[in-house]
Amino acid sequence: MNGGVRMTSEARRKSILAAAIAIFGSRGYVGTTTDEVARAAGVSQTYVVRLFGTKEKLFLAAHEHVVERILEAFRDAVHGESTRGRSERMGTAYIELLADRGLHLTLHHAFLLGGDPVIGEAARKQFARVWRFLREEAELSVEEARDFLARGMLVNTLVGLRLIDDYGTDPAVTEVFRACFPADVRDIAERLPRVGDAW
Amino acid sequence: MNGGVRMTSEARRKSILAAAIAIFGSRGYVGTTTDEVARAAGVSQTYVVRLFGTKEKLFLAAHEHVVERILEAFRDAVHGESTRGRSERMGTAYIELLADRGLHLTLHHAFLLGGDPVIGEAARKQFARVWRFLREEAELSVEEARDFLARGMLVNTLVGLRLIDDYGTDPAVTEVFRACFPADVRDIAERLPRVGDAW
DNA sequence: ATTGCTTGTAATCAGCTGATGACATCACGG
DNA sequence: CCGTGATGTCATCAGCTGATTACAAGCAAT
Repeated sequence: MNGGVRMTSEARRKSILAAAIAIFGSRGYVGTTTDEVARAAGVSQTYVVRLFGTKEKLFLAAHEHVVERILEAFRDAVHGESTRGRSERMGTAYIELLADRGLHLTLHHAFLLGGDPVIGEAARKQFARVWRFLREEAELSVEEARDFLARGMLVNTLVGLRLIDDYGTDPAVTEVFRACFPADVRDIAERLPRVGDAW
Repeated sequence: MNGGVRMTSEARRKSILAAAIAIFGSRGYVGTTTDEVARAAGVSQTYVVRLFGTKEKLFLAAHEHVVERILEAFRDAVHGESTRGRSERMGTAYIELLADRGLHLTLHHAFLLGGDPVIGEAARKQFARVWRFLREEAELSVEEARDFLARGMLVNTLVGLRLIDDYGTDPAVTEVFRACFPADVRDIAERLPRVGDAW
């Protein structure tokens, strides 16, 4: 180790996972190198591979962690409240999760990996799990669940495009942005990853 | 050349572009090799690079082609008709475009490349162009345009996930699928790319 | 302090991939 | 029939990347 501290492998796994989510979200599965994740986490490339086995397993772990975190936030949002307004509260919770760098985009990258025999299988399972949550736990109707998901996918798209860069400059972009983000969380949204960001 | 025919470079460009869209859609920008595109188009890897300059320029050409085609389909869908029902007609047109292998997913991959200095810039420009089309030419309200786009992103997600594989098996997946695809185009949707597909 | 387990790195490598440059083949006008 | 431009391939290569192996260093208990 260099200047780093010695950790339990469990703590190290967590810190590597956080780095992996940030970078997978930015560069995608194929575009991410285990070395970049390692440097972001302050360990050697070989150690990342050792702790997680393969890059594929690292991605699967990151992906699962992301879904857990999102469902957890959704649960908090609908907890104990009346049925009305659940979509809106979950929507706000979803936007607030943007503070977790790479969360939404790691998920979204997984959505495009359906053709991968291993990751695709996992991604479909997790997607179905989210749908069941919306229908059963959040008690949304089919149409509500569909529209909620759709809105989420659009948010992911805007984030992935780094469209915030043109917010305030291009009128069309400003309009989309205002239409997709509730006014009370716009300040959070404005602290989104930008083009010039390291990741 | 091997068993292939000699073409004008213009015709060759078109056939390479079609192959590129199919494969970029399946594997993404980073995950696609120029060699795979070349073999799908029946030419050598070096010729693909020669005709388009770089892999990046090939992707940009594919991406632009995709957007042109989609806007063209949207234009046909709204052409001369009353304002009412335009979203639905464009939605149907969008689903029918699924017959063009890789079209939607090449677009969607570009949405996740916002961090790329070259491709991201182009992707944002094209996205803004689509939004302006929806607002100005298709004359949708801000909310209609947003909801239309959102639905499109959800469709892209289902396609990218190859979720059709679980249609009819997993009740949750069957439900999502029915909620997102109009009944009259479901047969088209059911001929979507599957997990086992070559691309 | 010696043993043994955990945390971690350095060295290395085989395979892949985009790109370059030299060369081959075809069509066609004069 | 010959020259010239266009269409295309083959050989090659440098750079990157995930993974393996060997090795080092710290901690804990006997």
